[in-house]
Amino acid sequence: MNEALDLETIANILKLLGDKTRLTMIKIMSEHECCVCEFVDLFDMSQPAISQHLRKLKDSGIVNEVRRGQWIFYSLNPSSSHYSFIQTVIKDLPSQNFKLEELTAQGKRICCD
Amino acid sequence: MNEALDLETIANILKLLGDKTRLTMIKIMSEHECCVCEFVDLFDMSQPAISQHLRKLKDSGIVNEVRRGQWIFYSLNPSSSHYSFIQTVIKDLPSQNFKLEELTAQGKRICCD
DNA sequence: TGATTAAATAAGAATATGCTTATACAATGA
DNA sequence: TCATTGTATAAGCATATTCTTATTTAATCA
Repeated sequence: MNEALDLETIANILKLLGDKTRLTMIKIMSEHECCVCEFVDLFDMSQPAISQHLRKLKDSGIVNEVRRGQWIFYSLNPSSSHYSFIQTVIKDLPSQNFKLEELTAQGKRICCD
Repeated sequence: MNEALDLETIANILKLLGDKTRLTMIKIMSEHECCVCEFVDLFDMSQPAISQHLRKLKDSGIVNEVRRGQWIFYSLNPSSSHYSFIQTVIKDLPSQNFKLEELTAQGKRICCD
């Protein structure tokens, strides 16, 4: 019983992953949750552009958003019916942890503890 | 050493797979080689449209073409550096064998034996 | 409250994508 | 050789995609 693997549905998920910015975002989110302003710092792109990519991912159900104060944090949605498929696809992509470490080094990491 | 997994390169492969027609073609080719006129029979689409999808796949190196007489047969390229990645992605997609069986039943299957 | 910061939305422009029809090229077979 | 069949290429069009800038909405804090 694997209705999640309908060809058209999977093609649409792959189309979402088939963009360098979104694929990188997804790899990052698979390692840490991340807020919009962090993504803005990480990509050479305007805040609305980042926001629009995140909305596509959210509309498909593959990411979650959580507000904490001013910030909205995005993360991979483990309850998505495509969660394990996505994990399989991105499993061997190079870790993007170094990017968040760079942010931390620059004092740009957002932390709500 | 997995240079095949460069993020941008993988994003481009995923973009190629992120189209219902091409994803179906790839699943079919993972099960059988297939010639252009068979694809034309299988999809509700013109012969040039099919040809253009196949060219994209060929340009990326993920499929091979072999001419046999009038016909040109396409198949997944096992020597592609992305072969195993693609196998992983399409592994659990529903088999498309039934489509070629339908062609056979209609006497439309091409066979060069 | 009003100023500031974070994020979303709106509108528009440039480019990419995926089809179509028309045509060219390649192989076959009478 | 010429007609037929299979495939590729060319050109053009409609739509989708991905940005941009401008604006709005939401939360914080003095």
